Amino acid sequence: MRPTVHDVAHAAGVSLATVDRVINGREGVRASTVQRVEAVIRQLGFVRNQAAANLAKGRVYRIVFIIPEGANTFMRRLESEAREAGRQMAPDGIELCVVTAPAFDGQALADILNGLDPNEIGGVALVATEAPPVRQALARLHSANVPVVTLVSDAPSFQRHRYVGIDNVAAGRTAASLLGRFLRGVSGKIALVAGSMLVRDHVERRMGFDQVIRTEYPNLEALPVVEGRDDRPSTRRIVEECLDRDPDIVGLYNIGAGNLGLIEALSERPTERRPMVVAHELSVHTRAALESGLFHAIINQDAGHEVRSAIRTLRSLTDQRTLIEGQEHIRIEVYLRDNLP
Amino acid sequence: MRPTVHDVAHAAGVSLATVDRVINGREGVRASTVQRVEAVIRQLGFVRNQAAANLAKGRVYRIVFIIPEGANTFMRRLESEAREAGRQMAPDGIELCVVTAPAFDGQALADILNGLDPNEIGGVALVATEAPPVRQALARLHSANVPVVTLVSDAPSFQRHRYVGIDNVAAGRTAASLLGRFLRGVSGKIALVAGSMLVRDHVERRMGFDQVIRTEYPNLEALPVVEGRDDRPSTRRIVEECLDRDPDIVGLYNIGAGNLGLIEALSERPTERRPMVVAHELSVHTRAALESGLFHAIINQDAGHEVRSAIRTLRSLTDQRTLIEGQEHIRIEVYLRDNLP
DNA sequence: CTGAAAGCGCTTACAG
DNA sequence: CTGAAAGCGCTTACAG
Repeated sequence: MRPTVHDVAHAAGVSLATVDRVINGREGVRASTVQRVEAVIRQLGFVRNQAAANLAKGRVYRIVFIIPEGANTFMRRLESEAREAGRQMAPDGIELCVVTAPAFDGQALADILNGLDPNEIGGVALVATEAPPVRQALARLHSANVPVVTLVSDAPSFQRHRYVGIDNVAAGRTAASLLGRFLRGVSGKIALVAGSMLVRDHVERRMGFDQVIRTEYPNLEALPVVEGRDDRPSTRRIVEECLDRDPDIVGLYNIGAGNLGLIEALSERPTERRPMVVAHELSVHTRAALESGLFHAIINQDAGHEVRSAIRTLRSLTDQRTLIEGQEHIRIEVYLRDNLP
Repeated sequence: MRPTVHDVAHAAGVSLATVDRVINGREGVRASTVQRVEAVIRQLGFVRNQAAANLAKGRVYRIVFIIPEGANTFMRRLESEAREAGRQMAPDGIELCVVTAPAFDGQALADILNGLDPNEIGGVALVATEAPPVRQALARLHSANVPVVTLVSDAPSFQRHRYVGIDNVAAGRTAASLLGRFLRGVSGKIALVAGSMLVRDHVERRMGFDQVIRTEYPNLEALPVVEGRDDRPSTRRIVEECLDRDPDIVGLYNIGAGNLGLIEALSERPTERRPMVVAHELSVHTRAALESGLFHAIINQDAGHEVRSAIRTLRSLTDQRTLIEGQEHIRIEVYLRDNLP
């Protein structure tokens, strides 16, 4: 059997309460006692039983997820994954509360954050909007010692404990390398479609993309970004305009959402006049586009993984549980038709 | 506060013991009582506190990992990830026991399996060797109700509860699509290097690779597999021979291990005479090869993920915990220089 | 600075 | 078929 606090207390000649104080690094124990207890812990190889600790603390760990509203497939996926994780985590005393906030609305997001009672919650995960009211709301939570992680889209200058998501510059570079390689020996232009160049992730992806195309693929020229506002009809329209205007387009990188509009625009063109396409996020639609040959690669981030990583990260900031770094790294996943999950 | 067994017992007018019997589906409760208790559980929204249950059961959940010995980088990675996970899981009452077995030695593996006492262990994860003694050993564990998962390399016809690893046919297809795309407009041959065609994963990858090259890339011809026994000097030698013999080689797919030998063989050739290379498994060496342009893509499976997935899967077979399927899917990861973790 | 005792929410013999 | 009581390994007021 594994040694328990009783064994440690007995061997060190102290009470349970003192062992508890030492284990949890609480104040009010003479230094010599601390050392004695710690020696015994090492000697016996004591490891705290987390189940018992949680039980005794009788704490339910409440985590709030705040996710943007709207038709964005990825955000809806994130939301359903959060609810699913909430169900799975319930037996472990973790209570997830998932709320949605108007997209791109800093004030609305800040209002939600300001409505949270720091004593009631153990952590917050949010898709950040980089706006001043959000900065202030996060500062308040920070000073109340509420752990916060940003999800998917970071706000590096705001107070948060960690960013859980992909490196978007690297994602853009990856898109460029794929298109560059797939267009070996071909000269022409590449169309770039984004939702809005006001959003950090889109800007960062664009940056990474340009870095690689400019320095490594002189045969290709990236056109200025056209913005489709991440919605279906406008994306469709701007892609059509773009392809009609410029017959030299041999590749297309969709930096943001709006894949449905893109698929519609591409479908109506004759096969031989379709560009090589790299887009983001796996969904039923992009998967079908990949399988039919309309898209050539998808760059994806795993929404379920992000949710679970956020939960583990937040919990580790309250429990003294250590994380396995490798488990928390969010991969830039590359999918071809052949390695679809 | 969440309802507890006490609340359920009170509301249903039964004792704690009866509630416990119903929750855990144990025998010996009148059907009408079961229904009454279940109704209350639903009504109150009772969810069992897993921490308390584990504590009361006082059970440490012992899992045995059996991993092949030898210099194979991936297997060593798997071993260290298992030990790391063991450390992280200890507070949750999971005790990992990691042992190594001579590689490709069915009898040795079977001996280890036969030495396990079914009453002492909660589950087994092993890299399977498809040999008759292993089949028998797994049958014995199966009839003793010990959950077993195969790791990395499956033995589909043996008794195991699940395979935790990638789909190797799909991995081979992915390699083919990458090389096919990267070699657009180029005609020539592709060298295939494996460890041994007696191992299931290598055979399956080869099969997937051929499927795609034959049907979609008439400009490319896959040469017969040469076997490098997954070691450095022989892989180096056969790659050198192969490239010297055939100046038409424009691509190379390393199906197995032995990447160090491959890197040596490639390094000594002039840049313009090097083929496009796709290989398996990320390591310090393959990462460097990718960064320097010697390799063009790496297909990887995440050893840490596999280990943790095996643990969750085994535990779910004992606890009645349900898995999130998406979390247990092992991805066929594609890395270019730009999306390295 | 230290300790005795109660309690967290389950499960487990044991008794009936 | 059902229940009363003890116990799992921690933590928490409270007393000293």
